[in-house]
Amino acid sequence: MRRLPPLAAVRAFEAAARNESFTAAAAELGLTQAAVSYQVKALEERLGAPLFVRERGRARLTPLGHRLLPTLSQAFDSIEAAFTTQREEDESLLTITTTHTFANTWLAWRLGAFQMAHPELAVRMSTSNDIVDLKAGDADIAIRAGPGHWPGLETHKLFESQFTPMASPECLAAEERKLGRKLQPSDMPTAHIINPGDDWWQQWFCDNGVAPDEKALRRPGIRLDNQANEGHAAMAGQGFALLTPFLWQGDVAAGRLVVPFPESISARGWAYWLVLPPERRMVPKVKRFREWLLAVMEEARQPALSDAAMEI
Amino acid sequence: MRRLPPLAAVRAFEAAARNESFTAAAAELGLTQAAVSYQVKALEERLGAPLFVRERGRARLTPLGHRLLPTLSQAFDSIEAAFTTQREEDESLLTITTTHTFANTWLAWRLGAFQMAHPELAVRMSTSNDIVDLKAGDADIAIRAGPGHWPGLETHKLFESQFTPMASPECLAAEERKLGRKLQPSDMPTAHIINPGDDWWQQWFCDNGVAPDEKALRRPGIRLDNQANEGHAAMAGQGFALLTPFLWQGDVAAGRLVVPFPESISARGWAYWLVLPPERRMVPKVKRFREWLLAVMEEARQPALSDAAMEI
DNA sequence: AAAGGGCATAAGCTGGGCTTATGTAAACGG
DNA sequence: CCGTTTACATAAGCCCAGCTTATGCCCTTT
Repeated sequence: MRRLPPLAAVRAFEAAARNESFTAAAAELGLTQAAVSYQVKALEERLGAPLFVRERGRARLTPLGHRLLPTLSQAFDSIEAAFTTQREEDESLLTITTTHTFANTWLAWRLGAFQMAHPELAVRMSTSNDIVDLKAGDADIAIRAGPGHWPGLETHKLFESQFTPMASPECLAAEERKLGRKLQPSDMPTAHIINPGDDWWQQWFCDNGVAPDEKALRRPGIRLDNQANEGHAAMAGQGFALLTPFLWQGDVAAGRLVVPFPESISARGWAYWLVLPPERRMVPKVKRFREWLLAVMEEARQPALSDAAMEI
Repeated sequence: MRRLPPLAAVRAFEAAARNESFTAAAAELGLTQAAVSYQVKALEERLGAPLFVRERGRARLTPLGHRLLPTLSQAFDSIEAAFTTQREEDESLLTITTTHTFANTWLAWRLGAFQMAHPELAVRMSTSNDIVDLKAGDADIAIRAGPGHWPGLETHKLFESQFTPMASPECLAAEERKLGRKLQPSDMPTAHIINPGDDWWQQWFCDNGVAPDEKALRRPGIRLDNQANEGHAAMAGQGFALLTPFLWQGDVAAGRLVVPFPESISARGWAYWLVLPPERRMVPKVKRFREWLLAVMEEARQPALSDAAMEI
């Protein structure tokens, strides 16, 4: 339980003592000379002892005032330093939390460009799936997949979370060689699927009028925890994975992945979102990243999601 | 030029953070929970970053809040410590500034009794003649001789600054042996006076209808700077000195000094005064000393200044 | 003398910081 | 499962601490 004098008075005294002038202190504090005089007097009355000797039109410290000054100055210095440090750190470090998938397949590849455009900003990206850390101040900005409503948070839709089977060209070729013809959606239940237990396969079958092979769906397969890993497995020829076209357009363009059914893209109703605390939306670093990401998205979305692009 | 957040908000935050509870902080600060909530929110808005995560009916610190807390706590601790130290020192140390004379002849002999009565108080007596040090807080109380008006200071008259010739019994006897009769005031101009240059001798001569011997007054003699020294010189048999009866009553009673003309006491219009800054009059240590001194004075004055006492 | 700079003081205003009252959500206890 | 308790948020409104403005006085400077 603390017993402190009114801090406004202490502050006025400290400034006055440091400047050895009420007028100068007032200027420093953005007050009038009368205000400083008032506060100093109040503090002296509270202490029951004089802090200044008023003489010859100047105010000089009493021994008591002299003893108090250094401690108080230091205290205010450290308070100031604490907040300054915080502000500087906060201004110069942008922390983004995103899903493993988005980080791997998309953001990591372009964050460099943002960093180039804003060399004064240190950018830290961390991957996790907890949105609470935004409210807790662990990150400035989050990118998350979901239905899109987080209470008390501002969201911007980045792209629909669509999905369609993909595989490496070799894998597709092998499958078609086995069939002796071009692969059809209806062949998928018996094709080599990396993670057949994934619920989304069921939805994709349903969306595309394919009767799922119950037995096939209960095959063991591999759970890879996230789409990024499944995508990489697919590129490595491990089989088919349900992937989001937007995230893999680079790999598709480079021929590392193929999309056998560009017409058969399911949407899970989810999307990827940029999520941020609304009260921080105008903080410079947040504003810059938000604007940059939405611009890049806008630019990327047009060609990428068109059928033309998918059919490369 | 400092840039600090409002200190009331910082204080509220610090208390809330330390207690990990707004309600407890409010109790500590003597405010309502709403006030703390308001201030913390204001600080968070100012910083543009959350300091607490509100969850499950509790408030937990964010990492940022956690980083700020120790610095701020320390700062407030040291502010508190500065004022506490000052208060404790101030409460336990009574500083009295007095004249050399009064210190020597009177106060030093009785300060022990005051100290006995107030063992918790350390008493420091310093002798100097500057009254300014009271305003500068160098001393709590002053005892001074003078006409009695110090602007802005409270004064209590202790005793009139009367004076009359005194000498050692031997000295008086020698003088009377030389004369062959009892000493008369009119004999003084040619008697052995320690400091004949002292203006007060002139006044005493005048008050007692004695024609001063111009030549005698221009005798060299010894300037001893203060009455204490003159009194001691007189006791040592160096000659006659003009002394204040009140201050030497002990020595008169003990036979170390004699007062040849108890009826011929001059008053210089001055007095000895207890002087103190009115704003500190009720500070315990000041009040105690003031009351003690005035009581002792009252007690001492009655018998001491009566003619009976003087004629011992 | 006159001008200027510094602090004190009085009077009066104003909005920051408080209180009171109420809402909400979670934890608790029976 | 429901009433009770506890904790924080929020709204509305009040009040006085802390400010400003205006003035005076004193000392120094020119």
